[in-house]
Amino acid sequence: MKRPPTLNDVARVAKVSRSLVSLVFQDSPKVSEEKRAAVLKAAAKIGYQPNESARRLKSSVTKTIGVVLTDIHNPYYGEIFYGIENAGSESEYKLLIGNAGFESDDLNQRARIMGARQLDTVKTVRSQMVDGLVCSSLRTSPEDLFIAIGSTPLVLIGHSTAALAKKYDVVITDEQDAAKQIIDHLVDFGHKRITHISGGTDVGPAERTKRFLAEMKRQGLSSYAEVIEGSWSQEAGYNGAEEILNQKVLPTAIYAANDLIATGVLAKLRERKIRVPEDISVIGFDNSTLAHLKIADITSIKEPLFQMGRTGFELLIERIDTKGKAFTPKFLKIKPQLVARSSTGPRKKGSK
Amino acid sequence: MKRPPTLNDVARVAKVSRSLVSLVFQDSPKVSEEKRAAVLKAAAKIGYQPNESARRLKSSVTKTIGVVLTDIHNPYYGEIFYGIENAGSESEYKLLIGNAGFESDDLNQRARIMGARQLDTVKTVRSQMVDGLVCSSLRTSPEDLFIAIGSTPLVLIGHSTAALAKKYDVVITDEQDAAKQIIDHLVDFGHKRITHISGGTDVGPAERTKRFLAEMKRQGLSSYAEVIEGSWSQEAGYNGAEEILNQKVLPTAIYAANDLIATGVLAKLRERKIRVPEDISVIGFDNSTLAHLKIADITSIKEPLFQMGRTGFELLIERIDTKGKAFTPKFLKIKPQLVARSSTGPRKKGSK
DNA sequence: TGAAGGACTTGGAACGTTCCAATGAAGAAC
DNA sequence: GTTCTTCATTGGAACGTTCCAAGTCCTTCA
Repeated sequence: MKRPPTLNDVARVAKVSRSLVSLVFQDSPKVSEEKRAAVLKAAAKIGYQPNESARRLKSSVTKTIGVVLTDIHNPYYGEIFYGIENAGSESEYKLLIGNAGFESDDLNQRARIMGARQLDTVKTVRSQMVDGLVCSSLRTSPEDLFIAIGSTPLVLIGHSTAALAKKYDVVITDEQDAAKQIIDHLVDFGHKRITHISGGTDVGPAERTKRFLAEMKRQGLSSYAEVIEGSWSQEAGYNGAEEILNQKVLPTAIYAANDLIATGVLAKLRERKIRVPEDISVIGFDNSTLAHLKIADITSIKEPLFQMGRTGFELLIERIDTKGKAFTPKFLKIKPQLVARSSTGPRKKGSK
Repeated sequence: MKRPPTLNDVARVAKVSRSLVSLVFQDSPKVSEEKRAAVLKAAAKIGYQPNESARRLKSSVTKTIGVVLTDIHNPYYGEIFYGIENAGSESEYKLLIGNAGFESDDLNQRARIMGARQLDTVKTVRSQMVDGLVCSSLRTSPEDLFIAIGSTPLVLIGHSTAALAKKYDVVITDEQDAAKQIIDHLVDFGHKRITHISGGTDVGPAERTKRFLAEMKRQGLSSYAEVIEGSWSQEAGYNGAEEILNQKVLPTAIYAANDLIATGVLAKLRERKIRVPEDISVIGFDNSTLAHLKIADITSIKEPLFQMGRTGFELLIERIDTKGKAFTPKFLKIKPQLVARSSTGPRKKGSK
């Protein structure tokens, strides 16, 4: 029932002034060892905890970074957060997490609702007096964001639009390089006829498909490239593979837009007794837990999510330290990494 | 560069008093429609956002619940949080998330370091003036926690000790019921000789092993029960299965302490061309994404994590509403659910 | 002996809210 | 016409910090 102890209570117990106690908790060097010890002892005795709200209110600098995540539930954002937290724990900054909600499988709903919820979350987090914000995969309209964010420094991770990239720093995966690594890997194994099962028509997956086609073209393999539209599900892989197997001329490699789709492909191929990688090579994307499994063991692309989180955090600190000065927003593409496993191998002899 | 607008700024623009603006933002019924509209218009015009820190500082009730998670990165806690958020979004409460860090694979480290980090996180979150706390899988010492938590209401989810359960409400999975469902499921299929590959000797997995043995005893199958010590990894399953296959008399069913271990078991069985479930049935625990995969399709136990999150939140609200009154802490066990898939089936004819 | 300086320490004024008590105006009751 | 009641509105005092300017006490040095 009784309210938590305050600086004044500690001061009274330690028989010093409130200001001195404050200095102790700020690790100020101008406090004598003797008094410092007395204060800490008194604080421990009555169980004092600094009131963060009061501290925030008073200081214009709060040494706190707000992190707005789209969906904590999703390991993708979890990994980005891991990177942010990793960089954060090495700095003097604390992190305040805001979760915008949970992504629906319905893509339309996702785009519409998430935008509004993300904006809400951004406002909420900012109202806690943070020094800056890191946001992942924002889908809000730029105008709304500009108003909500005011002059608080902001870094965007994993998704962006031209309008946003003009005002804020952006860190994203280098999708072109990912496509290049995938096609190079397959071409090195002698593959030419490659079919891509996409993740759908939303911005993200469409970009991935586009890069696949661009890269095939660069390799002079346009006529061998094929795309089957899917979604982020194992069913898409299962059904896509079915469709592929009903064709007259089979591809020698299947590039699934993510690992989950790839497991669906594997399930269908196994069902039809088609060997992987002897008959058909399969490649995924994300390098998720699924790709690691001994029963799947899928060659995959590791998005540099951890690195993106770290980089985003560092960029933000830089922006905070130089706040007020003019700057040109950075647009950083981080290169992913191909992890080769047993689902890819040399093209089958005799195939076209 | 200019500081964000405050209540005073809005008041000046709307030509009313600061107090009135405050009332408008508290949705007070005693403000005339006319003034309310004027205030909202002025606020929108200058882009006013309430300062949450100041609000927290002043009011003793903050309508905010702190959530301390052990590892956001981990889907297990993610699902619990999903439940908390789901209940939270239906209430008037906001959520403040604190992440204690990331679980190490090294179990010793996990236990030692996590306790300290969790305690830190609890302190941090509490210092933000929350009305109550929900914590998952706390491993701190009870004494430390008592001091850190003061009189703030607290609910524990997923893990607890006797000392904690005496003072705080606890919500956990009903492990005994889980074991019962697993053994019943296998016994219904005619199995008797069942080997359990454990998750190690830590409190959680040890409990699971204990329940397995207790349940086998209840069914009068003690002499058929066997335990192989493992860890939370697919290697444990892979190696455990190897060990099993080298025995003279094979079990007809393997109960892996979680799905990841089960996938390791599947990998080894496939390698040895042993059919699942025709030759040996395999059952997992967690009902994770892995169990869902078509290439794994493991019968598994779905922990009621979502429900536990919801229940925890509701319990906490109850505790907050009746704060100050004496109460007997509740200890709720939520029943899990067995999800049958193709990895379990009738005992092989002719086997013992 | 006294002034100057350094090392600590202190009181008071914010920070942006909420909430209480007080204000004034307008209508109701006498 | 006076007093009472009701209601929207207001000013002022917190809430627990930080930070500045000002203080105290010692030591040092002329």
